[in-house]
Amino acid sequence: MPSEQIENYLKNIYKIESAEGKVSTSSLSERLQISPASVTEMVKKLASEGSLTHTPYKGVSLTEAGKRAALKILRKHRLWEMFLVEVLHFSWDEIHEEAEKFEHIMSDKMEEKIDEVLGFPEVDPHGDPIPNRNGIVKRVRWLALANVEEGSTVRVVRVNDANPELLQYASSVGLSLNRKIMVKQRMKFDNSLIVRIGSKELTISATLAKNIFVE
Amino acid sequence: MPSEQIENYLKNIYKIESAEGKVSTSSLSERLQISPASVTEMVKKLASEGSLTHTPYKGVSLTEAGKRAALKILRKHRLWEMFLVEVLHFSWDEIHEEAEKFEHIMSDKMEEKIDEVLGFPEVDPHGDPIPNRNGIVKRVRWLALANVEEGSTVRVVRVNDANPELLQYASSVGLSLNRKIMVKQRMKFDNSLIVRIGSKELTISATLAKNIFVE
DNA sequence: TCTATATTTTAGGTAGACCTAAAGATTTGA
DNA sequence: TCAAATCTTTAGGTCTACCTAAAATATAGA
Repeated sequence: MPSEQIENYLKNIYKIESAEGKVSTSSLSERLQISPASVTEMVKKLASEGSLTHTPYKGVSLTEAGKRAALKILRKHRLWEMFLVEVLHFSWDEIHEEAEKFEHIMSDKMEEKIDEVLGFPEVDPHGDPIPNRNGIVKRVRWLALANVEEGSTVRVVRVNDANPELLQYASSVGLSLNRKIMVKQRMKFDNSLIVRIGSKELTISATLAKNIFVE
Repeated sequence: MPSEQIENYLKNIYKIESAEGKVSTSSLSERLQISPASVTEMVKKLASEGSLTHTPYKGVSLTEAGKRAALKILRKHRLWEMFLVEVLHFSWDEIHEEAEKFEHIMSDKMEEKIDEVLGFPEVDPHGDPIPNRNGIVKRVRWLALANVEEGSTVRVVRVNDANPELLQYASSVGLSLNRKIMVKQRMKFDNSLIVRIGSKELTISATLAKNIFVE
């Protein structure tokens, strides 16, 4: 039975691996806010348990078993986020932190019950895909709003959930899932965008635009 | 911020205090399945933190602060049990264990949300009272079915949740909350009872009858 | 009352996950 | 290409909550 911390390591290794390909001690240390020395130690332990392979000074890579465990946690996290929004009426920006704790104590039975109550959702409230019970994730290639061409109309399919303030701001200006956005103009000097959402027109900073994904 | 284990100590001290008056090291050790030596150690720590008073070789007693913390956990536990039954459709005998874990990570905000979704319930699915947000518990004097007089008709108001098998059996013979029971006869030789529930007649062992409470 | 039994505490030790400081690799750029 | 900067690992320690064995205290019954 993996400890709560071990689950966090595996989940974050999976996320870094997906996003950046290579997982270094320092990137894990940074993300988990744990000293590099402690990360090295834990990584050795996880390697000895067969959850990952570790080449000293090079980095780590999840084994099949490690990946399966990581996806299990990710599934629980995202199902629980969905549940918090749909059933308990939490707002978009409050759910990540709650789910961080809950993902570790949710039994498989509860995972199934929640999945059922929610009608087997495929994405969480931020648009991130929910792995199915066999650990299969629908890999989607999102397009960052920052890279959309002037003049096109797109639909929001995901908002990066790393920052609650960003989420709060996004929803306050109407940038919620499935919203249609028309990109009017990109300002050359700072890459901010002028967009139309519904009947309103507003400016979106380059930073925000990098965290909004569309189709 | 009290650790998960500290919360368990406080909760169980509260329960033993309510049921037996005096809380000894051995009763706590027994209930928590932790060695007496470890319990002594933890008790000293809790005393130094002001959650309880401890007289060596005599026993412990919660302070106001300790009692408040214990009731908070009890409230979360029972609200969550109710939620598991009402919203996630868990059965009677499955919920205690799930709630044991959840009580510790439930935020105050979630406590409020759940209370609301459930319509501010006063008792949990086993009939135990849910402390209100100020830590007030409705003290009820239950009557054990074992002590009911022959010939009387009573209503089930609580079933002891300590044993999942007992709960499972109780619900299988129709002994759920608010059920009417007519006590026909008490057998002298083993104190078992012959009762009528609805249209069925059955025998209830003395042990079971001690764990069913009626009005 | 006083000894045997039971309960509680003290002493000394373990395991997990963390830390800082220092040493050992690797990478980078002048 | 090689020294400086950066990244990673090793060494040695801490803290929490647990354990067993042994010592201290309390209680019960002859």
